[in-house]
Amino acid sequence: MSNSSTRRRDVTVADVAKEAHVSKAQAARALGGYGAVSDDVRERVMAAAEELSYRPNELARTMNTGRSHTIGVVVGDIENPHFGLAMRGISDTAKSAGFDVILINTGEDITAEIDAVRVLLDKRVDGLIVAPVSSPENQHLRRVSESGRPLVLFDRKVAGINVDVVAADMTAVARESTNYLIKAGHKRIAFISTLRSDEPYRHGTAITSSPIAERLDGMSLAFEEAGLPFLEDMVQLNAGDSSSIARITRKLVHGPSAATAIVASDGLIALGVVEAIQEMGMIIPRDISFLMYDDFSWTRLTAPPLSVIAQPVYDMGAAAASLVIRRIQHPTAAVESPTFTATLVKRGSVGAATRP
Amino acid sequence: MSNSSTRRRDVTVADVAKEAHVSKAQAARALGGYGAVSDDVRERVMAAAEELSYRPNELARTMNTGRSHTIGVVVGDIENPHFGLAMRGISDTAKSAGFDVILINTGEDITAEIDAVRVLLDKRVDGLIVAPVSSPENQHLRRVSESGRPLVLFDRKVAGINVDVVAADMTAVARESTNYLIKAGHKRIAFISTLRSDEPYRHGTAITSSPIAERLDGMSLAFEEAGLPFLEDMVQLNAGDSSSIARITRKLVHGPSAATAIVASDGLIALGVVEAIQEMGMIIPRDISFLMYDDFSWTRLTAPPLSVIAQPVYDMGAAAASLVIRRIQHPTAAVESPTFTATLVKRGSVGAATRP
DNA sequence: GTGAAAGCGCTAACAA
DNA sequence: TTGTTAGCGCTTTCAC
Repeated sequence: MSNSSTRRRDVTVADVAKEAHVSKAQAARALGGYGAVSDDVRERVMAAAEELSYRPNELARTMNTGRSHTIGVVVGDIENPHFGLAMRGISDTAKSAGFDVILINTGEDITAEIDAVRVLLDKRVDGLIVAPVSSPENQHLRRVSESGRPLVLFDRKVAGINVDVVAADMTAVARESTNYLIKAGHKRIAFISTLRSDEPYRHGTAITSSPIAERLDGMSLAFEEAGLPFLEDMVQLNAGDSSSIARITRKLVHGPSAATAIVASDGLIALGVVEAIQEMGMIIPRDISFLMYDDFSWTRLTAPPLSVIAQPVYDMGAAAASLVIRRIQHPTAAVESPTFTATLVKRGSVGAATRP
Repeated sequence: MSNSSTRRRDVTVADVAKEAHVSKAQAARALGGYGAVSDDVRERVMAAAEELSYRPNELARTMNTGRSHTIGVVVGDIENPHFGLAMRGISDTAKSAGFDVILINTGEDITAEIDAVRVLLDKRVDGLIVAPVSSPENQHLRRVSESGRPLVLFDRKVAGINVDVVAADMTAVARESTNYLIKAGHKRIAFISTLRSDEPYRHGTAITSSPIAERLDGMSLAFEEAGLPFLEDMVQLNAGDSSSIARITRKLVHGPSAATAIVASDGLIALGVVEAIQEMGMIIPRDISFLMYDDFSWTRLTAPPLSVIAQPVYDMGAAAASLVIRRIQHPTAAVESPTFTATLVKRGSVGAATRP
């Protein structure tokens, strides 16, 4: 009852030790739950701690042990519900394993990502989950491995760096869904992605983003099987903001060799594409068919509801977390990363091709 | 060139000092950019640091100075684009002021929120921004103030705790939009909120969530001005998950005293309400009018596009960040919190009331 | 089972 | 301007 409210200096082990009439070491052992402590001492220490409302200084603890019981997460765009859901999976799993989670958002900016990784490393997180921006830059990720802390990549593989990756295989579903479009009579199927690239897409262009590469591989495969040519100019990159998305969409639907179906590489692009289509007064799927990656809730609200490619995002987040946690707890043990498959959800946005 | 790759122990000031042939203190001063250091020494130290690729241990630094140059953010639901956008505002502002931002997501769970605040406090963030779950529990928030670190509340006021709040005033816009609905002939205007409550809404029920209270106040005001009764049973709380949203919506549109307009208290509820309306085969705004809080992108995609109440969320995030930063840097100075106003965006989802 | 004392990597008094 | 010496709050030898 001495001083509870506006005390400036924090209560330390030394204070508790004094109050309990034991040595600092014993108090620390009782408080930290390690070493050998007699019941009598433990009780007195705990009582004193309660009395003084002692709170351990986690920073000091981390400095000594090197462990923070925290896992750091770096994502590109937290506004994207895809990552939001993944975060839930991560948080839930981490929490039940006794780990805290702290998140840094990078706005899909590689510089920010580098900073974020540095900050998290500086804060001595025990492990990292990173959904990397697609960029040749990967020094910062390599630095994580060098620091001896486990790293799990989310959504994207990164070339030249050997760590666990949690990502759904996109090749199979891309092939399946392209097939689905081809069967509906589509030959000119456009694919729009945010992926930055200085030059237009050509066959054999090295795609730095693994999920995009897989999507294109799958498409290519389907075209091949159908004996159709895979038209390079139907692949549109650099759809970074809404104005470029609108521009690309308008360009794709005009002219004699206009696309009869559009595939949006993610939910954000989809938003822009659908809006542009509607603004031009075109009706889905009467005038043009549409398919998108990401199964967001709003896709069921449009008329017609949109066909999508869904990933088990929550589970993938959970898997990433348990992967990184297992690596933290057993640095040497072999752990196998689970595989995830995306699925095609047919709703109403794909119809028969209107033109040949 | 001695050992760069798999070094276990980190390089410390002591190592740098030795390499540069100066005292530990001088090395630390040069590295930390404080105190007085001669050019000669600084250069030698910097060179040595570079050579050994020294990275300061931020934890040790924080332990001594008490400052971490980090601000902590706690939000209820990061999947909600509302918070995603706010986060961008916070991050951008913080970054340009030299602060890092770490985020913890609580899933709208008060226990998780309490934990999150504790974790962030334990990590010695310099200040906190919290979008609090609506709950009578507020001890943890009070504890922040007691710790001497600035706290800014986002979106919701919390009773009995005197800190800065960044939130748009909802009363005026609620009044304006209710007025708009009344002018269109609506008398039975339903309002659906996630707010948990053990009993149905009654006039004078104490609403623990300030933004919801404001919305209801605004509605009530508009009804009063129009000389119409504010019907209590049109206010539906506990719309926590999609099944209860659907149930509530179905209930509201049936019977002789069915609602002719529905107002959704946030974008997540809106999703459920619109879906339920569509499933029942009703057409907006022919059969029922609809208005929602939160101006999400997908609201422009439905047929018709939805009328919404928009808040300047990015700016509010930015304001929260600069507020907390100013308090960190000038703990005593008087700072005024900016005010924000929400606006009614009329699109196509409100029509004339079909029934009296 | 207990306690004294030596760290962790850094900043900050205090002298010189 | 420099170096010496204490800390910060905790964990961890190492004796007893």
